[in-house]
Amino acid sequence: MQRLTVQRQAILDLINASNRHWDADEVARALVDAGAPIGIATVYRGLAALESFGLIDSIQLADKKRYERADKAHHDHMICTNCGHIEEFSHDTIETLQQAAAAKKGFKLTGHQLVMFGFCKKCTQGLDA
Amino acid sequence: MQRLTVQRQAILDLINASNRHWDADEVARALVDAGAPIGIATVYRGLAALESFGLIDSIQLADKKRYERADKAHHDHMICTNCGHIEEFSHDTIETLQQAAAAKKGFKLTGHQLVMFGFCKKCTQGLDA
DNA sequence: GTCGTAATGATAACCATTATCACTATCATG
DNA sequence: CATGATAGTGATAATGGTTATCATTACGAC
Ligand SMILES: [Mn+2]
Ligand SMILES: [Mn+2]
Ligand SMILES: [Zn+2]
Ligand SMILES: [Zn+2]
Repeated sequence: MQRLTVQRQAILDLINASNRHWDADEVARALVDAGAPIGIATVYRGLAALESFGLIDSIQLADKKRYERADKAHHDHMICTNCGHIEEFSHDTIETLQQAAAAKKGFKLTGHQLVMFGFCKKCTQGLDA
Repeated sequence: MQRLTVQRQAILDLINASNRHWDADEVARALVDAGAPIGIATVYRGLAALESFGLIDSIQLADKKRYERADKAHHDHMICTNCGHIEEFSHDTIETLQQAAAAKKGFKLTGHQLVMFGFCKKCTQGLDA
């Protein structure tokens, strides 16, 4: 990425201004709504470029990739399979034990992704009622 | 799944006879090679049906879903980003801590997927050489 | 055997993502 | 300025894994 164009700046600002996990289409629609229309291909390229520079983070879900602010500490995600809510969490010991597990297999870790599925607090209450 | 048809039995036998993590296309090709041609749509449906009955397991990777035998204890995966090798591991403490992390957020866990990325033993040696 | 229905398989459709390509914006240099 | 050189844009085609459609076939119950 040689140029942080207005389009890419708009993507970055949008993501930095929220705690959401955005997919490409949501980003495009939000920018259109904000009066800054942008081509969907540009969104995809912009997201990839911004991520490669560490300006945003992403999680690869089953169907699509979602992007979020990079100025948060590393964390993993719990996803409610009922309402789609994404809860963040971090657990230092889990991280450490992952390193240990990798070392045991002679694996040189470069990254990981832990996704937990289930029912969020709100949906669990709904099911009980 | 009301019927364990010959096609589905063939898929199940194929997967149970190996330790590989198969994608749909690999299954179809293997069965064709084994003299038991099968439609690709039937493979997809068969895999989904077998999984829903707990006869096989799956992991959802970024690009595609891969299936494996279900008669192994629960485990997670390390994937070599250089050669594609998939290493399996399990860590009881990590599992326990995941439960704890979920409980802390009021989340009722139904499943999880931990994928670690990096370089396998073999590829790490190759890089050093 | 007949009927109801699950499963098959060829193929179309779907959908997120990537590639293509003509065009535009930006920057360095003469 | 003018001129390139080239990174980026955006409309759109293409890709690839997966799912839907639908006519046909295989099973099982009666
Ligand atoms: Mn997050
Ligand atoms: Mn496995
Ligand atoms: Zn929920
Ligand atoms: Zn490797």
